[in-house]
Amino acid sequence: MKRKNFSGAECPVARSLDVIGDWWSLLIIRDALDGINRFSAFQKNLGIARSMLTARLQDLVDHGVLETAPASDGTAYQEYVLTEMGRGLFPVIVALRQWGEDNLYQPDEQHSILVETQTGEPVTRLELRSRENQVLEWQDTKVRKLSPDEK
Amino acid sequence: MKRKNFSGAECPVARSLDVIGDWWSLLIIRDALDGINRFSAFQKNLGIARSMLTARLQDLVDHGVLETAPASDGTAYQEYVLTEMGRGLFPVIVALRQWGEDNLYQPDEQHSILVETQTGEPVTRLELRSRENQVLEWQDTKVRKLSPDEK
DNA sequence: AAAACAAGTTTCAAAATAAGACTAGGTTAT
DNA sequence: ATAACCTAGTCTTATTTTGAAACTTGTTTT
Repeated sequence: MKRKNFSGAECPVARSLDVIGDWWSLLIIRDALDGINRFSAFQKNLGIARSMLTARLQDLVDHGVLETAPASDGTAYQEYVLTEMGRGLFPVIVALRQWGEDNLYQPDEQHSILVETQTGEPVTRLELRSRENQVLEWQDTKVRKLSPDEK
Repeated sequence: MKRKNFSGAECPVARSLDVIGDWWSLLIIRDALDGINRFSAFQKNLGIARSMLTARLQDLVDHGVLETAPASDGTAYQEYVLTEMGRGLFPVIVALRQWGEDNLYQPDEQHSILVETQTGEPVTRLELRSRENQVLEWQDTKVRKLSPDEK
């Protein structure tokens, strides 16, 4: 009765969740995008149990989302840094952030915001656009299953 | 030793994950966006244990992502349909899908694709753009913590 | 040299998950 | 009308995952 895994799924959403769909992975990745890269920094910032963090970091390294590197401060320790693949999760984090901002705060409640480094301005909304540059909602799209030849 | 919860977090990503961050929620939402809305349809499509599905659907209803409605086919059963808030997760699902497509398939491997309903064309890439309409990468943004007045 | 820190591992208890049997209404076929 | 089947669950049990805290080993700081 191991937890189900979706690593062989036909649906890319399922495969993604197989890699980063558990309770802590996306928060680790969020922190990594914020520049956190040491074991103890993740642990302190997240309040995660050390044993959990060890397991999650190892999973992410195994899946190619993070990689280890010698510490940049010259000490003998190591760092966990995002790979190209890991940095590709930036839109996922932004989408989660914007949904949370929109739906999970009281009108008067404060939260951190994402800003453009250059200008300090809050970032714009992440949107899917059609080839004609219109914003696409979910009704405007559909999933096409495997191409005709394969079932 | 309850699982940690992030419902009071300052970070919107954490709050979002508190609602949809467990193992099945985003797959249920993916299916709901595909038009699935009956208990047994979710169960069959996902291969999830019935007891799990019961719990997850209830959580999502409690959080306002789904709501129940009388079955649209005239039977006495009910349906689970996305609320406005739930439909707002569309970009999250698209972002996960595109990341999976980019990183989790062999070059020759097949998978479902998301297309524009109107044209049948695959959708374009979901991108965060600056106010000058340039694509923003993670290096181009930063998180600004709570505004100056509150710690 | 001693104290403190970093990055874990180990142990144990509690919670989450999976699988399948069981159930009570609702629907369909005969 | 009733038997058979479907829908949407609940219940039970076994296993896995998670969380908390103590313990460890090597590294760095004082």
